[in-house]
Amino acid sequence: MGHSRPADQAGLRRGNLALLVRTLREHGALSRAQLAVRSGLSKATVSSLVSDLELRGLVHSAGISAGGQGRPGQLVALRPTSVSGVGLDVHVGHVGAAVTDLAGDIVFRRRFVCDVPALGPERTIDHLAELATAALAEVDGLVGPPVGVTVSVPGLVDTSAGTVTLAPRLRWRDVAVADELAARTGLPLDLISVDNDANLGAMAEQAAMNGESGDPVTDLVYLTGDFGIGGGVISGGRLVRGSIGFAGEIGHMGMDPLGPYCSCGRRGCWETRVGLGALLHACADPDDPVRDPTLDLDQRMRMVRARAAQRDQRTLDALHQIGSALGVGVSILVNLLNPAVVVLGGYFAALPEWLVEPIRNQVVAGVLAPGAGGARVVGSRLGFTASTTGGALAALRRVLDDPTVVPLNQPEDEEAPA
Amino acid sequence: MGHSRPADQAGLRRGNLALLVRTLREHGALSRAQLAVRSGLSKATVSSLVSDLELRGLVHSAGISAGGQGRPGQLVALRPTSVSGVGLDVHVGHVGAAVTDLAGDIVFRRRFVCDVPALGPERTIDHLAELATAALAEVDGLVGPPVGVTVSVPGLVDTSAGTVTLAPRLRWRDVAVADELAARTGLPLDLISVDNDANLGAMAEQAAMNGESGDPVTDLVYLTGDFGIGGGVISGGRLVRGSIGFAGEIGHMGMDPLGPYCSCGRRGCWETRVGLGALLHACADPDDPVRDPTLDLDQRMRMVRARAAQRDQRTLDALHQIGSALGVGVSILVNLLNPAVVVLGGYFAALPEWLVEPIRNQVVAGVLAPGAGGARVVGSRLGFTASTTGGALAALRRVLDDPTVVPLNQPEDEEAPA
DNA sequence: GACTTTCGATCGGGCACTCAACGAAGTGGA
DNA sequence: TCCACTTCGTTGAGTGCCCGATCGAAAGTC
Repeated sequence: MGHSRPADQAGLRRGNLALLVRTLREHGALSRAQLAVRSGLSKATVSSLVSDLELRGLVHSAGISAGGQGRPGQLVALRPTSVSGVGLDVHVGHVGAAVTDLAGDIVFRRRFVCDVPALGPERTIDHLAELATAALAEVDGLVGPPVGVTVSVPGLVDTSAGTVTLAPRLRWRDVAVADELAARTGLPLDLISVDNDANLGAMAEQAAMNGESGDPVTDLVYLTGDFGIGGGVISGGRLVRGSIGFAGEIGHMGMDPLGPYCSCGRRGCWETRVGLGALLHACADPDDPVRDPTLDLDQRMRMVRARAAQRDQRTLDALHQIGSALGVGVSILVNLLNPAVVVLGGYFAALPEWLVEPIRNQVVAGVLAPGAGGARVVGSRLGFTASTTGGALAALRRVLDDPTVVPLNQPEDEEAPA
Repeated sequence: MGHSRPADQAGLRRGNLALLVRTLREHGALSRAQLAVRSGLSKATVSSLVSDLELRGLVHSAGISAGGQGRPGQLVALRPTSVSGVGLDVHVGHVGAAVTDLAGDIVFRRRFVCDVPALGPERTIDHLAELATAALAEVDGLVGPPVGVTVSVPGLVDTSAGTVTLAPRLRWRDVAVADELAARTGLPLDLISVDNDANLGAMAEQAAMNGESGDPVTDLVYLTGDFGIGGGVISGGRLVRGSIGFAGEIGHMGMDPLGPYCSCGRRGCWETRVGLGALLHACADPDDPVRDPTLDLDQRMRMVRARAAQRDQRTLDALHQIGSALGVGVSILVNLLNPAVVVLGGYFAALPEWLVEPIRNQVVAGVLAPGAGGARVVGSRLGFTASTTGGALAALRRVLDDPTVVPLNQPEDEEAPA
C-alpha cells in the first residue's frame, strides 16, 4: 500500500477546501450556511474556507439567496473563469486541443489535420506546441491561467515520466512528450502530464454523466472506437491503471483463435471484429467513398448513418454484426467489472441507434448478474472529442483535489482587459 | 465521487495512528526515532502517537535497539496478541473458520464438512455460528477480542447489508447472513461483514505477497479454482467491486459460442473449460476414484499430482489443455487490468508445476504490452484456505485503518490467564 | 414596530502537529 | 576514569485548524 504519507493540518485544510469546491461544482451557488450543512463542516470553518477560496479567486459572491424566513444568505459561487485546464490530443490523423474553464465548460477547441505517423514525433510535437500556444493566446483574457496541460496519446504511457512507451498506431516508441512540449512551449514541466486516450475519455464521460443526473457514476467502462479499440475503466471513482499503467488494452482480447489476423500479429483480436476497419469492410466495397481514407472520418460516418437510416440492408447487416461482436466483448467487461455504464466512444458514438440494441441483447444474455448487474450501454455524446475534454478535466482535477495550487494574494485585478 | 466527508483533527489523528501501525507491520520493531524518519512525522508526534497506541494495547516496548553511536533507541513493536480477526467461510462442501492475530498469523483454523446446498441457509448458519463460537472460545486467552468477523460466500453479496443476493452453487438467494449470525452468536452486528470469496482470497494473497518481498503489490488478480471460477481484482491497492458489488464474475466469460453448455444455461463459459469439472472429465473416466465426489478433494488432487509426476500421458494432456484454456482467459485479464501478479487459487494451487507454464506461454503470446506488462503467474500458497484467511485479514483491516476502534484504558491486565 | 428566524462573523477553547531545547543514555578516545 | 560526542525521547512553547457559543445583521411575520 502506497498511502504512507503523514497527515498534517495543511493537508486537512487542503482536503476541506477541495470539499467545498466539489460541493459548489455539484450544487451550484450556495450560501455559507447551506455549504456548512452540505459539507458537514461548521459555519465558522466554512466562513474561513470561503474567504480563503475568495483570496485565491476560485469563488466569488453571487447575489443573495431567495425567499424564506430569516436573514437571506449571501450566495457563493465558483468563478469558472478563474483558471483553465488544457487538453491536447495526438491522434493518428490529427492533433487537437481543448481548453475548459473551472466549471468544465469548453472555451476553446481546435483540430489540426496531419498524418502523425508520417510526421514522426518531433514534428508532431511541433504542431502540438503551436496548437497549445495558440489556444492559450486565444483564451487569454477569457479565462485564467492553465493549472495543467494533459496530452492524450493512443498507446502505452508512463504517466509518472510523461513519456510514451509504445504507440503502435503512431509508430512512436519511448517519446518524452512532456519534456519536448515543455521545451517548445515554455510551460513549466510539472504542469504537463501525458495519459492514455481511453483513460482520459473515460474521465470525460464520467464527468459528463455526473453533470446531468442524480447518482454519481463511480464505475464506468469507456470504449474508444477507431481502427483500434481501447478501454478506459473507472472503478470506485478511480481510474484502473494497472501495475505499470498498461491497463485497458482491450482491443487485443483474443476472441477467436481462427479469426482474422490482427496488426499485432495474432489472430482473432477483438478489434479485428469491431474496429473501424471491420465495419468499413463489412458495409462497403473497396471503391466506395465510405472507404476512402482521404475523406474526413466524420463525413464517412454520416454516409454510413444515412444508409442505415434508409434501411440499406448491407449496412444494417454490417452494423448488426459489429454490434453483436461488440456485445460479446462488452459482456466480458460487464461480468468482470460490473460497471454502472458502458460508454461507446469514437466511431461507435456516431451509430448508437444501430449498435446499442444488439450489444444490450448480448449483455443481458451473457452476464451472470441479474439484469446485467444494472449496467447500461450508451453512446457517447462527446464522440471523438472525449480525449481532449478528458485531458482538460484531468488538468483541472489538480485544482479540484488541492485548491491551494492556485496562489493567494490576488485581492483585486481580475481578467478585465484594460 | 463519494469522498464527501469533512476532515477534522480526529481523522488526522486516526490517519497517523494507522500510519504508525502500518509502518510497524512492514518493518517490524522500530525505535521512536526510526519511526519518525520512516513515517515522516516529527519525533514529538511519534512519541505522542506511540503512547496512545500503548494505552490501546496495540504496541509494547520490545527491548533496546542494537549498537551504533549515541543513546540506544527503545524499540516499539506491534503486540500481535492484542486483538484478533475472524474469517468464516461457506463453501459448497464445508464451512470453515480461521482466526488471526494482529500480525496476520493464523492462531486457529477448523473446517466442518457438510453439504451446504442440502442443509439450506438456516442450518448452515447454525453450523457457522457454532464454529465461530468454538473458535472464539478456543483462542480466548491466546489473543485479544475480535475486531471483526468476515464471512466468505461464493456468490453475489451485498456487503453494505451483509446479505447474500445470489449464490447459485449454494442455492442461496437473499440470505441475511450477518443478521442471522449475529443473532446466533450474540456478536454485535456491526462487527460482522459478508463478502465474496474471490474478493477475500485476493486480499489474502496480496497480504501474503507483501509479507515476503520488497515492492508492495497493488495490482493483483486472483482466480478461485473450483467447479466454478471466480475472480478477485485488486487495482491500485483497492478491491474492484463494481457498481453494485458484482464485479469478478469471470467464470462466465463467453469463450466459445459453440462450447459445452454451462450450469448458467449458456454455452462455452470459461469455467466449462477450466473448472474442476473440466479437469476431472479430461483426466479420468467416470469410475475413476479421482472423480468420486465422496472422496476428499485434497486427496483427489494428490492423486492427480501423483499421476502427473509419473508422467501419465492422459493426465499431462488434460493439464496442458486446462492450462492453455486458462491462459486464454488470463490473457484477457492481463490485457485489461495489467496486474503485477495473477494468483491461481483453489484447485489450481495444487497443480502449479503443470499449469503455470502453459498459462505463461499463452499470456506472453496474447498480451499486447511487452513482457506481458510485467505480469507474473503464480500458484497460491494458501490454496483453499485463502478465503478464510482473507476474511480474517479483512476484519483486521478495521484496526489497521483506524486504530481508535480499540478502546483506551487498558493500562494493565493483559491476557495472563490466572 | 416588535418579534422571530436565519445568516455570517468573531472569539475562546481544544486538539494535533512542529520546532527547539534539554536531559538521558550510550560510545569512544584521552 | 573521565569527558566529549552522538543519538534518543520528552517537554513546553508556538502555530494552525476546526468547533461551539455568542452576537450583531438582515430579512420576514404579526
